[in-house]
Amino acid sequence: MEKKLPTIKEIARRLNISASTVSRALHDHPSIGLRTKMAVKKLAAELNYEPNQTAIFFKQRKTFTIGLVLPNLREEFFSAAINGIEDVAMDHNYIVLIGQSHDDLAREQKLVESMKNHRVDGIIASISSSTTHIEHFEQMKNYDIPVVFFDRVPDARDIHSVSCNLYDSSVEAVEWLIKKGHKRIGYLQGPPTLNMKNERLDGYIEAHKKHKLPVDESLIVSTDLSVEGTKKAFDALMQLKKRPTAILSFNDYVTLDAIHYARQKKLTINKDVCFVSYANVPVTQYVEYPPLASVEQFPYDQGVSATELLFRLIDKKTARQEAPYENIVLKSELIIR
Amino acid sequence: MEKKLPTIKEIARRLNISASTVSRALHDHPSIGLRTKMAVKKLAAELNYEPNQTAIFFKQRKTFTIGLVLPNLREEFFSAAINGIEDVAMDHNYIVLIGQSHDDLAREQKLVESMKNHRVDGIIASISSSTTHIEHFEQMKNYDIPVVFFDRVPDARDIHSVSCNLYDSSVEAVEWLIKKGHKRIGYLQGPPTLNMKNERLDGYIEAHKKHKLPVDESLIVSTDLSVEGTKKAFDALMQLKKRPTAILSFNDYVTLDAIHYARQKKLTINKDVCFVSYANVPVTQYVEYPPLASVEQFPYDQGVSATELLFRLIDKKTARQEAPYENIVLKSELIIR
DNA sequence: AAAGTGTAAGCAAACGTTTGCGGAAAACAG
DNA sequence: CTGTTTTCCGCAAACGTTTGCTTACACTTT
Repeated sequence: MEKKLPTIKEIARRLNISASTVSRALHDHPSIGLRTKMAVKKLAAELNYEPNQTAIFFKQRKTFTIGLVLPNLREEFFSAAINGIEDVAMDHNYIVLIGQSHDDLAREQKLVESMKNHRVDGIIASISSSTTHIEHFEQMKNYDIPVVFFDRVPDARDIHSVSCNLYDSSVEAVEWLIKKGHKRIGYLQGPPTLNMKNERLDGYIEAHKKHKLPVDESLIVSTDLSVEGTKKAFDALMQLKKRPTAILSFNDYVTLDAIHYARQKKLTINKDVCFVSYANVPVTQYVEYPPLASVEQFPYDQGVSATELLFRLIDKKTARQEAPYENIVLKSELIIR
Repeated sequence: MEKKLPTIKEIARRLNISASTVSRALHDHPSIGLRTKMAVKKLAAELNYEPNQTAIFFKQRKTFTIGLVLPNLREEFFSAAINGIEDVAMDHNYIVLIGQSHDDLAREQKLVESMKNHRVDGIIASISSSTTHIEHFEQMKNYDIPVVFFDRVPDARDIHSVSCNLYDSSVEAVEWLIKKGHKRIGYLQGPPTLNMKNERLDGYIEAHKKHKLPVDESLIVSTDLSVEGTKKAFDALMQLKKRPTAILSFNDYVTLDAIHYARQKKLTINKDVCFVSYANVPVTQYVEYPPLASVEQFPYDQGVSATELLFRLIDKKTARQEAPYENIVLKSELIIR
């Protein structure tokens, strides 16, 4: 059990040559003769030599590791995004450190700190809903660790990001409802911190404008994403004199909660009230009354795109080049059931 | 952008003392005088000194990283397990490397290899459904990297594992169905690789024995967990002369697929046929016809337990002690809706 | 014959930190 | 004023790898 793993030094000692020669031989360096190169490779294979990566990490100042900080893994959106991230990382022979903030700023900070200590080569992040500032991410600039935000992107300058164009599909979603005859459409939005660049709302308003419908402020309510919060917000809409007949809702999870609650209140879905939502998560396939439509945000593609961007930044950094801030916006798509 | 991070050497140079003194001062080593200690700490704070972890990892032969290999993150079971794993890891100031095998043996092997190269201090794994051997895990013994399996545990000796007692709750589940009057109960099981120690089936049989019911082999069918596979298996059951009136099903995802399909076939759930399942995943709350009961497997607790076990192994390793193989079995619980 | 060219390999430093050992100075006991 | 202990700190090696520079030799070329 107490095995000493073979090292370059060991190989050198046995072959009576220097460590540098062994290193170069293993790397097929041209200035090593064929005979010695063969001898080295042969012995290395026999001893089952494997380079000590920690030593290499240390020497090269690279760890071939990227950090991933996101709110949670429960939402299928994020677990799908990871697939994209992991696939690209694997292609580059990288591996992924993961951390969930659980929508808690302090925890997010701790995670970023921890990843910095582990000297990750880059970070991909989707911020928590309680993240009011991003100093902890900005700090990473001092350590030359590039950061790419995705999906939940902070409203700040000088950042790299990948996100989805929710404006166009929001317009489309609301227009779709209007065309189906809905005149009063509620908007059940998320917590303020996630509405910084409120594309959903902007799209909602734009669609109303286009169709000369007034925007009634009382139709816009917020949830903190908890079940209770969603219930309250939904109640607020239903207590209105003139109830909405359709609701645009922050995401599928909120929508499922709302629908569940609505049914408890004996409302008939798609008659008394119908829903259009965001995320298009697969679980909605199993429910009896899913949202009528949902905006697909292509989490896998976002993950891929964010990771590719990150690798470009890492490469630029290695080449000591300056990288301009990139903010990639992918398309979304309204999926009608 | 081209900042040199401060090092111990740098501090030593500025203070005209040796690097070893600085190191000891920062670690509150008793043999350092108060004056120098203070001076060191002051300057370290001013320079914003942070130890280079990669150097420490290298020196200490520890990375404060654990690797997590699991089939996927889509299943809420696994994402819940991660929460437990992450929480315990965080308490120990560890961080988690993640990798999904996507039920592919080759990918699982690659992940384990990669984690070994990154010199993780330990590995937690839930094997893929295509994992027919565990050599790649056994290899880790040569590198002194302890491995703890959880939930999907290979049927092998000389391993550490944490899993759930599904036998008792399977007996309970089937008995519950029998008491409700069901005489023909189908069992929709998973792929053979995941049935090595078939606690579910054993419990199913035991319950039948206890109640003097015959076990009809034709009532036992398998799915590869894909939607198609589940449909086929379900069809097999429904084509029987004497159909089952209840089905014990591998897990909630399979069950949801089966129920979805059954409804397409105009069967009335809970009348023509009802389901009892495993996992008790939260999404079942949202569906119209969830399984009547489901066996809660406490993924969070399994994650916690597996991680605690892993840390015990890591500590033992550090103390150069021999650790006996532990196979922890947690309780499961039949949750009736 | 002198200078140049090419090939193959070694030397030593470097990355940042930790730690066993040893030693000088200070404090103390006699 | 010695001899002993205590206090404080430095030296140097070590962890495994990479890399710029140098060296040694043999072979060409003027």
